[in-house]
Amino acid sequence: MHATSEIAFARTDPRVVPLAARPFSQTRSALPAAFAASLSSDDRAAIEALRPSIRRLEAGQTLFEQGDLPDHVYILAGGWALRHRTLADGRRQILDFALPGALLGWGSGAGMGHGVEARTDCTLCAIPRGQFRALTARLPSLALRIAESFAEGEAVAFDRLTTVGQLTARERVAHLLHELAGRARRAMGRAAGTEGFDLPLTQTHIADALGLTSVHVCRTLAELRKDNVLLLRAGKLKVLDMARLREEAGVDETLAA
Amino acid sequence: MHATSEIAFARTDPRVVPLAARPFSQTRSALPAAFAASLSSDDRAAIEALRPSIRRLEAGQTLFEQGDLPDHVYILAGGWALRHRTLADGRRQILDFALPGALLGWGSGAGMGHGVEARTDCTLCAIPRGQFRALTARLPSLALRIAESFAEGEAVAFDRLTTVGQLTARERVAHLLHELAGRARRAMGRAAGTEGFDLPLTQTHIADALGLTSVHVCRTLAELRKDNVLLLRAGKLKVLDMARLREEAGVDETLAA
DNA sequence: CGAAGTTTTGAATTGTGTCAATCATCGTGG
DNA sequence: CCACGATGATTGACACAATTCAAAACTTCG
Repeated sequence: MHATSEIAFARTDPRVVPLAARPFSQTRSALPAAFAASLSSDDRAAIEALRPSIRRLEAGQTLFEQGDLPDHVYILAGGWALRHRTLADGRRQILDFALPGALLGWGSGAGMGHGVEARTDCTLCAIPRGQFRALTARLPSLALRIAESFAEGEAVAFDRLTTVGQLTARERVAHLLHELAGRARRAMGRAAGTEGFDLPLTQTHIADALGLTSVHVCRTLAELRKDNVLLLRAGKLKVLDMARLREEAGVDETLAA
Repeated sequence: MHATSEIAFARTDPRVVPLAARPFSQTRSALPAAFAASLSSDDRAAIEALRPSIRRLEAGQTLFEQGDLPDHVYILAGGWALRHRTLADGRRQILDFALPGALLGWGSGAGMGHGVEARTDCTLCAIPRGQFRALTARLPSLALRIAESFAEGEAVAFDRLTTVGQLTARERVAHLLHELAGRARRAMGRAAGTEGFDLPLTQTHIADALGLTSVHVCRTLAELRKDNVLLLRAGKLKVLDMARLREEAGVDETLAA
């Protein structure tokens, strides 16, 4: 695992680097566009006044463990992270794949119920927890934005719960890949039609997200490949038949995002 | 299904009844204590100024369907409701059991991704959606309260996702009943130790919440009964061995609420 | 008492997990 | 440049947990 070109210069032990250490005029906003876009300029300014720092993680590193209460709240700026929960005996459930714009570590009182791990190299905007929470108590639109963020998170969680609880292995895999394809397409904003796109996940990750075994995910992917629905090799996903995929995934038209 | 004694007088077709129709001085707060307790008095007053109405549902009735965008936001005051999502072919996932204090129907733009059905007779506080949302945009502490509510909901959803994704049938049943026992005990505030308590769910409900078949839930309950862990008959749950139940449920000590 | 819904039990089936071996890929160091 | 080790993907044989189908017993309520 080594740094991608994007942030390859962050070779030193990744630590919280005070943004304000750089001349202010040169400082790009520390707030990820994906999150900031939905904020009022007042809110944005207020957050930046807290002097958020930038933190970088290499693929595989941990942002925080389940049970921790990190002293920062994070907004994912670049890269893929995953939220997961591990049981005492090692079984693991991947709860969510966090894409840029995700708010991480916003627990209320006690420790976080889940851990967060970087799947690719990641860039995060780190805001001191106490100050951030104090800010949300003053700025209604910011608090509302947080509420929206959680509402969205709940919807995603409900979606995956339905997937894991009711669908067959084949449907689950189709559903997840359909969702990720959609998210990636939206995130890139480009027509990634024929080329496929990067999916920085092993089959074990897919399995842990869907409540299956990696062996069975492999078999299922082989089927979908044989049936000309999609190709997934070497971290690249290529959807051959989107209509078929949507159908296999059992995506309810009325609920399609 | 008939009304329980608690609200048996609500026999007429349950409709939205303007609270303000009653003399104001006699009006108990329309806001359920379970929700209002965590609000500032300003927020409470502001909500009550919106003249929330009270709505009653009989057991089995629907508050709103998945896909709807109801024109009210609801706070559950009394009774058990359940949030569920149904697939085109009839498979159904119960997403959450809503207890008093739950916020229902707070979708942002589009329709709700799930439906809500009363499991027992229910009393709800209905607040006009538009006005309520406008209010949250003005009152940060209210917006924060909503965010907390969703954060909590996300935690519950993650918990159940882990349950459904990783646990065996026996563990799942144990986990759910352990959770419901805990919630009920907290809600009642009483020492419901030896008596057991009402669990207004059929085995089919349990199955739909856990991604199992009602037949298999039945077999699993029979096992747990034979092993003297618990008794569940005629809508009453009695935990015989709480330590054992917790153990079977695989509840992580470090995460126990 | 009869009807409808729920629980219970049995037998056969099947989807998914487990175990294990082989193959593929890739970065590392000799 | 190639052998090596590590990690992930693939495949086969077998085991088992959970589903399906079916029928009967039990509850509740009109």
